[in-house]
Amino acid sequence: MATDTRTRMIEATALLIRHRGYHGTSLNDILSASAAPRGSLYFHFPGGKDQLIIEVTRASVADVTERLGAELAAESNPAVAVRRIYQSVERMLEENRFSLGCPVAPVVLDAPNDVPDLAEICRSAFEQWIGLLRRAFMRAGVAEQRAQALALLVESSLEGLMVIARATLDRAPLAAVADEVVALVEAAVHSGKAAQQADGVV
Amino acid sequence: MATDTRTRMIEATALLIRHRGYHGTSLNDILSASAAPRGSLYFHFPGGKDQLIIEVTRASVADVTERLGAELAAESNPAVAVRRIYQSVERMLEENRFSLGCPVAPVVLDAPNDVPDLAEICRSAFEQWIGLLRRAFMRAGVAEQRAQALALLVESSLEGLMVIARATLDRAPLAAVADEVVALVEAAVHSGKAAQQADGVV
DNA sequence: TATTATGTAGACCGATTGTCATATTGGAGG
DNA sequence: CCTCCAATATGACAATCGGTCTACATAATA
Repeated sequence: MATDTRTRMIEATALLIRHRGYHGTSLNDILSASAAPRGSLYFHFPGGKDQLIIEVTRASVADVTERLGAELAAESNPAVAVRRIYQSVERMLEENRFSLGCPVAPVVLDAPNDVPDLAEICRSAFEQWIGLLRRAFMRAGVAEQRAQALALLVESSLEGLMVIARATLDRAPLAAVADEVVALVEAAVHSGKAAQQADGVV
Repeated sequence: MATDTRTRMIEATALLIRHRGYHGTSLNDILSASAAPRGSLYFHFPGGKDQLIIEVTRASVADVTERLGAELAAESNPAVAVRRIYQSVERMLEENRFSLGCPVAPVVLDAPNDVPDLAEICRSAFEQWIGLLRRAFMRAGVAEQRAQALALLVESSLEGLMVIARATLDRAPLAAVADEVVALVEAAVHSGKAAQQADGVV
């Protein structure tokens, strides 16, 4: 846990949000989890709970974006990278015994709709993640529209699987879906490469 | 809206839960939405908020299960049925301007973990829905394991898409993913039929 | 009229959020 | 070493909200 209060608050809140959602985590929860007194919260986050959640969600999204980007950049075959991504979600759920999920989903489903900044962060999070996946598929020769569809399939299935796995306390679904999706991506990359060659693109 | 108080409360709560989650909907919200006085809630639901949510979730799940089963039973080609299912989710989101989602997801992400009945309802909901899909695929000749994987893919992507669509206020993702998934199911049905013929099953 | 089933009203109390006056800390300058 | 100042920490406090419960009202029935 970080030494300075502000960081500690953000880290604790990030976990709580992923665990219990926006309304499910009270300031008292946050304060006791970050071992901080009440007043400190309003010193560091004068905007109150909303500002805190906004900063937390921004940080969580940036973290996921960075890790997702790194996985996709480290591997030229996007099918391999996609498999790793499913596996890392599986590991994450295992490690916390299905008690944590995506940082964005709870905010989308649960947060008050009168905080435009939060809505924008969530919108842009999905756009970024889907964009990273799409571009990775395109780099491997998949046409843009197909790449977008596959990116959406990967992202939506992961998002859904985190909910399903948490409800069923079972990680088998992740592996099963991963197999299907990885095979599909593989096939798309192959036929994309073939099409490029036929067009003389290479 | 139903005339009797109890039903009105259940219907109003179902919408509120799908809109704002468990902790996001207060008794005051429920009472004003169902135009009912405070005390009536504890007459109809002596167990308080938890009992109400349990009954609401049970009813919502049963409703989805019934509609999903009907769609899958009405069509012998499961690929066609799956397309219809994606389209009906698309229509649903359109109709409420992306303000409502799945009745189960918010409960999974947001409800207190000390209500075993609720957890069980959510677990069994996903099991039922995935089971319906799996059996529809198997009836069309897909092997059990493959059918299960496809069922999980459909269910998880739908669940994820409802979150993504709500965040991005865009229904295009639903159509794009539907195309991919429907094609995959179609292919699985074809190769399943071929395998059955090769094995002399038909 | 007495009794029971159904529905209503609002008091109650703990939880939650946001505010504030005051304490403490850690340096920069003398 | 001391002084002072800015940054940070602290927990008591008020206002509101949330969920629960008890006492009361009405309607149907015997």
